[in-house]
Amino acid sequence: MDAVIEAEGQGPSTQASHVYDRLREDLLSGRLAPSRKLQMRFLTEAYQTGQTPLREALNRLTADGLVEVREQRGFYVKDISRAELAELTKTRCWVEALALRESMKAATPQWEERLVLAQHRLSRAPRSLSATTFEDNPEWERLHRIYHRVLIDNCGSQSLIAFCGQLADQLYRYRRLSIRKAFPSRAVGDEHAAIVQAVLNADVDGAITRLTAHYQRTADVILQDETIFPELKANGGEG
Amino acid sequence: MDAVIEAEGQGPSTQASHVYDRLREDLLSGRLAPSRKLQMRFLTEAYQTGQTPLREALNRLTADGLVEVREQRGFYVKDISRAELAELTKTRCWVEALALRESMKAATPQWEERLVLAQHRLSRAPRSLSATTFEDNPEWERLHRIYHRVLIDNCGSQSLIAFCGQLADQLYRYRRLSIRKAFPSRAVGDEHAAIVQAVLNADVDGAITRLTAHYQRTADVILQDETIFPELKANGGEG
DNA sequence: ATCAATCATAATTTATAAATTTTATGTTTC
DNA sequence: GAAACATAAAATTTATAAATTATGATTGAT
Repeated sequence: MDAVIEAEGQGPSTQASHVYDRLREDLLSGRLAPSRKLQMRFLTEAYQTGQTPLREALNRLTADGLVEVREQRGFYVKDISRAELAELTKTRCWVEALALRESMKAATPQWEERLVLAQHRLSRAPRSLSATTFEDNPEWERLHRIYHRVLIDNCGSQSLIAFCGQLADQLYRYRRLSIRKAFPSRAVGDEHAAIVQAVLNADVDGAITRLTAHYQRTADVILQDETIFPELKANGGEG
Repeated sequence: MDAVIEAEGQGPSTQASHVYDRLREDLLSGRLAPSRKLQMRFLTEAYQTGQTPLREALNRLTADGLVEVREQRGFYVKDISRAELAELTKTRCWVEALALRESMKAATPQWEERLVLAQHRLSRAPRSLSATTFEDNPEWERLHRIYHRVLIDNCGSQSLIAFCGQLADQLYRYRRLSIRKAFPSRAVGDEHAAIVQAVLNADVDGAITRLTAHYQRTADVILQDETIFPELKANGGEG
């Protein structure tokens, strides 16, 4: 009942699963930079493992949209672009609106309680580890992830939930890449609370509006971050 | 401009891609039966290739939802169930309704022409190779796939299109597994034409209603097929 | 003399074969 | 009859070999 996210299946006892987790973390954090080539020799030395488990992990990560594979030419960290960020955000808004609507249609007291709990825990975790400069707090990120997961959890479709998870991961990477800027100016905590309030009020349209606005605002901040997007033309961001 | 589906990327020149295609076909056709164990020794002999390309193919197929992997216990053909069929269908209706709506919002003459053409070609292909008994026509299946792809093609989200493709594949397998029954009784051609007509009339709700009814009818036929679902209780199929 | 094309070399990805580790099975013992 | 051990089967991993692509130099032409 506690591990809301980790409940995917078996405990990872193979080396492939282990290196998958490590690679995933390094991709999401940006330690492995976008469009970087992932050479086998480098990977085997850096992660101290053989080619087979690495290949397995890289293939799974390709399915997750974090790695790109070119035939006979090796693996690459998926590149980023304003256009992709915009498209992913648009898609997430569409799909999570759908999932949230269905979750609310099927609402139960148990689900509402899980949601209230997830939001409460998130609100108690500090956004940044440091008070002066922004320093990413892994625990906040974990609770944030769970919160958004619970929101759509009740929709009744495992495949839809999984798809939302993929989109969340891909967008999370953008957020991490852009996170140095101190944007705790936004009161994201209030936004999370307002969404839950709308859900509890059975206000479907209100909940969806707040949720999609939440995602759109996050994307807008990142889209303006000139440090992660090299080319800076004065267009709307649609490539 | 011709290959609407195949436009995924590079030509498959590796053995891994080749065996992926062959495995995929055998999974979709049912030659590899649901829940069957996929032993390495059997696979290497049957497909005349090594373990590395096979592992790579199996991992990709796992992401496609056609294969299941259990840690330290090998690969299995994904099992089928009434519950999963119902859930996949439900999800496909939701997501394709969304994609169709957005496609129609962004409609262009070029897209409408592609749609008309796809429907026309489909209407000209014979549903069955034999006139008396039902015999699956691969060309019809190919054109059918393209038709449904074009319908949602214009939504402006690659990831959403890819997700729809995954759902389509998984449901296609159910259809193939159940296809022996002669159900050309249904006038699916008329259904396809009616959807296109609604699209051309800019009748969003009408198009969506027809499309989802189309999918639901297909699922209902398969759900009643006792030959592929062993347990037959007199419940609705949820569980 | 400069540029393009071709050939040879080096680096890297992909595939095969062998070894290791883990799980499943059947027998024996308590 | 249940638990523990030994054996067998199978998945996972490492190590080695083959095929492909990238790189750089040399040759020929403009």
